[in-house]
Amino acid sequence: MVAITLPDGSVRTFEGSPNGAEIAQAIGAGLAKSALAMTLDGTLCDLSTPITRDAKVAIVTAKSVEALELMRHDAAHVMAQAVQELYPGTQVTIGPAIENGFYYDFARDTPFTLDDLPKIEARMKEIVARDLPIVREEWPRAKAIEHFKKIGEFYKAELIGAIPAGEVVTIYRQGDWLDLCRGPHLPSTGKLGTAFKLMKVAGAYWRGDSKNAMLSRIYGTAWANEKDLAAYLTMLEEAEKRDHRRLGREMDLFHFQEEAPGAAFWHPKGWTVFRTLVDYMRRRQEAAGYVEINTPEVMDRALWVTSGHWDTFRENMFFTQTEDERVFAIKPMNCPGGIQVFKQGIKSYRDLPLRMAEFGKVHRYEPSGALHGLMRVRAFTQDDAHIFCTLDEMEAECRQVVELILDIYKDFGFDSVRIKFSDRPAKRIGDDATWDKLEAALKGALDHMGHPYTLNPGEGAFYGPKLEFVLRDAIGRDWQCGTLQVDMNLTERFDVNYVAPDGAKHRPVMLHRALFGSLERFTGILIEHYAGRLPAWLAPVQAVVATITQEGDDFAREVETALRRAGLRVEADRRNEKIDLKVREHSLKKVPAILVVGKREAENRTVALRRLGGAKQEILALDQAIATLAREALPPDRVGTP
RNA sequence: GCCGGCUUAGCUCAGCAGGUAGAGCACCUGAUUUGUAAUCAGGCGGUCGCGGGUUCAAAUCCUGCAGCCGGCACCA
Repeated sequence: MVAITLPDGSVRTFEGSPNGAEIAQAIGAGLAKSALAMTLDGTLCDLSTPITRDAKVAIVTAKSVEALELMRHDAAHVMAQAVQELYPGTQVTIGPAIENGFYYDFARDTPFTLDDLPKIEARMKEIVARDLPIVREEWPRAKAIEHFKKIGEFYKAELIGAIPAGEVVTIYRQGDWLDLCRGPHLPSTGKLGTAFKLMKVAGAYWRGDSKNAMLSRIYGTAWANEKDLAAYLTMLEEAEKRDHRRLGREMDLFHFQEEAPGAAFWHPKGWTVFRTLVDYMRRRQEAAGYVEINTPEVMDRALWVTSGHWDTFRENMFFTQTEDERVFAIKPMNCPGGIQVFKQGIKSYRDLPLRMAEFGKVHRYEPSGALHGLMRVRAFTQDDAHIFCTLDEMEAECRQVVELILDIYKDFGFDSVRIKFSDRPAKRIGDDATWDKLEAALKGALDHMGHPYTLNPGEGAFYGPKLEFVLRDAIGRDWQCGTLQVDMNLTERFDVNYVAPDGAKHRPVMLHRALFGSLERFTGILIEHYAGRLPAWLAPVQAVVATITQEGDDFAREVETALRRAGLRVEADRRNEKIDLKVREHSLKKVPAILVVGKREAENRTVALRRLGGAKQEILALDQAIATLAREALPPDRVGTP
């Protein structure tokens, strides 16, 4: 006899050891039919799990939050079964549920192609229609290994071998197909429904290690119902429309071409956005007590041998050799250059903290497969800075950096920022006492601000702990942009020092920090975040003056000039075209404001202001329109200033 | 770098049982002077990514390379 406490607090008693299906049945036939799994004292498990002691039980149905992950996991299994029915000899490996769907990695001589997907999907639907009961079995480890080896599933056998001793090996059977799995699962394949779709094929290394064999992965998406599936597919289409590569072309911002893989050609409009960002950051940094420097892009190899980059990252660096056979490296980082500036002359503790910013363009020979529009390039500009300070000053400096980063992100509408703290890795330099101090200072800065952060144990750089700043964009994607790192490697290698009050030379603490990270990438993120509709202060063209007929031309010139004098980036469209066409074209270019000027406006010295995305117009006196637009075009750090 | 796919006019794409290229938009010209997301007509425009091969004949088949796209691995 066990007492089962249900979510509403009621308690029911059962003879023997009931399972979830029986409990659901006892509550009601409807629930029994829609039951997919249960939570047993908060842990998700199969409906068929017998309950041998008093417990809290909640029946999971398609409406439950837990259901989706369960269904996606089942979808992976059903796909694996479909694949093995259609392509005998294919080995199954791992197939988990993931965000929005699932995947399964298969081992196969000929990898799957897109053309295989419709067939597999059709077979999956067949398996769902068969409504095969999904049955959990516990197998002795040796038997399981033997079985999978016998049927040629060597990856599975390896997986079983890796299950810690003492843990139960569970097998899930659906029809005559079975798979090693921890579970839990739906009671039958029919419960999966048909709201799934196979999306793409991809290569993936066994166990995520590039030294291993490459498997053939199939990705799918799965939802509780057709409506959610359709909504997801629509969302993907919308996301595609805000792809910065597409918008970059449509808005004439930049391009890439074969001769310079991973390096952007910035067009006038795109460069305007880029420059506006740099100008903004420069003002913010000056206000925060930074000085700005600039260092050479091409420097002798020797410098990079000293810095350690030659040993560690040589393969990812660009080199150039001159007539005299001297080898230079194109800088992949700004820090060695910055250090050379610091090292000019003798620095006193009175010079510290010294905050040296550099908008440095760096080149890294990234693996070809990693390149992705502006998001991952081989040539990019960092909003870099190196802060040299004493150990005592460090915490305050870190805090100032964190405050600056968060404040700056807010200006772009990124209110949700996560901070990751990475502490000492196993392989590191420096003694533990120093690590203690550096980690404590970083942590202390965060704690004093009360900003939450997550811990990334052992993920710090070998030369020091670091913070990473992850922002979330308008459609919920996370981007890691800013970093703050403590470095006790380069200061040592380059023998950086300052004279302390005691008259002796001491090693300063060196902080590396970047807020946007890569200007190129940040621009790409902003384009996608705003779906191309950049706020007025960033928009490459802030206003277009469009005429209806020639009768508006003279006044349009006057409006254009006045707007330009007010500091706005403005274009005039006096073409002999219909206003519909002009509105359409400038709207597609995401110009935030269109000022229509016709005969009426010219006579009254007004403009008809139309906002991007809006269908309404506002008739304003010219002066009023200028004042309004000029105010709206102020960078966020200038709002409220005269 | 690895796996798969793709590469035809400025853009989006069609053409592929092999017979030396086509549409829409853009662009140019002309007409139209127009009131808030495409006015009409005409015209221009392509070494079919690059190299090699098969063939009487290759955009189409085979092959090498490059770039791009989707993943994986990588990201100082």
